[in-house]
Amino acid sequence: MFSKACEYGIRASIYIAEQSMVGKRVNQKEISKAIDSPEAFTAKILQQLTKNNLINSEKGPSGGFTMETHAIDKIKLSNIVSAIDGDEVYKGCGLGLKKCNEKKPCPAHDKFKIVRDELKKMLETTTIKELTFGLKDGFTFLKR
Amino acid sequence: MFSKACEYGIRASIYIAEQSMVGKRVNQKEISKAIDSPEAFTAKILQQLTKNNLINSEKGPSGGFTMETHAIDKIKLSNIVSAIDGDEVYKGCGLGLKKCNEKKPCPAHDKFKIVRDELKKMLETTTIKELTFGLKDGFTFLKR
DNA sequence: TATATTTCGGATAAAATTGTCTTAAATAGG
DNA sequence: CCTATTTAAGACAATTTTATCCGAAATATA
Repeated sequence: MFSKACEYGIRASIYIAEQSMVGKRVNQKEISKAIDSPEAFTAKILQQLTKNNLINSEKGPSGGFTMETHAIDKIKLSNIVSAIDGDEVYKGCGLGLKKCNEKKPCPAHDKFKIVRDELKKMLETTTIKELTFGLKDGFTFLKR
Repeated sequence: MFSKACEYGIRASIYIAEQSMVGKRVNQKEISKAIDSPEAFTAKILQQLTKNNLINSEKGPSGGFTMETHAIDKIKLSNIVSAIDGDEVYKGCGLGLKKCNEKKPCPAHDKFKIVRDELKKMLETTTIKELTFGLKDGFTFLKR
């Protein structure tokens, strides 16, 4: 459904948010360890998220990544996904037609529309904050 | 959502089914022209579909591809998708965790479950036959 | 100021996906 | 039987995605 880069990006965002909520800044190494992802590749993705103002980065000793606490319940899954994969996955044609639309639909247009709308709604209403809830109690996981 | 190979595969299947319903066998060139896809690459995908018994192929002059008429309303989108991309897209974890399940879920498990179940249901109930309906009347399209 | 730590940016490499080409095998029809 | 046509199969190439590495820039701290 999503690229690996996007999957890592979402997991990293959730981890950073969770840590920011208890006032902790985390660095690349901690992040890739926490979400079980390749460190250097994850670093690239963190740069993308930073450029898109979804997370903040600071250099130097005690540097690392944070998510602004007031933004944690503003940022939606769709913000992360579109920053990394674009919005094709939840807006594009299921059969890959560039010009597929209501007027000139692909044969599966209506079928996919239902699914895509469900996905779009989910991504656009789910906040990073609510995804952090189960983590500290060990109800949910970011690894394996 | 799906790979290009899979998109081509679905479009090709629909076209072959449509033509088989009026007793016509179609070859690689006609198929790639009808669905606007690279011919040689599409040929590879047709081989996969043939090996998975989703379509039939015959060599020689007047050879080409058909879908058995009694199978056209038996074959589901999920058959095509799983033959080419596997079932990860509608069964796997949205965040890419290999071992994500109800007992040890990712933070977005329940959110994705709704979407994935909708996608799974759609793919497993939609037949190739019903996807051919709008084509001959020009209500739906397989190109562009 | 000097040093150690951390992110940033670019180059590079490996792997997967997408795409092409060529030859072999099958087969219909003359 | 011969030829033309078509799919099958394998090698090869291009592109994209995934992943690594290294030097530069920033910065906290001693």
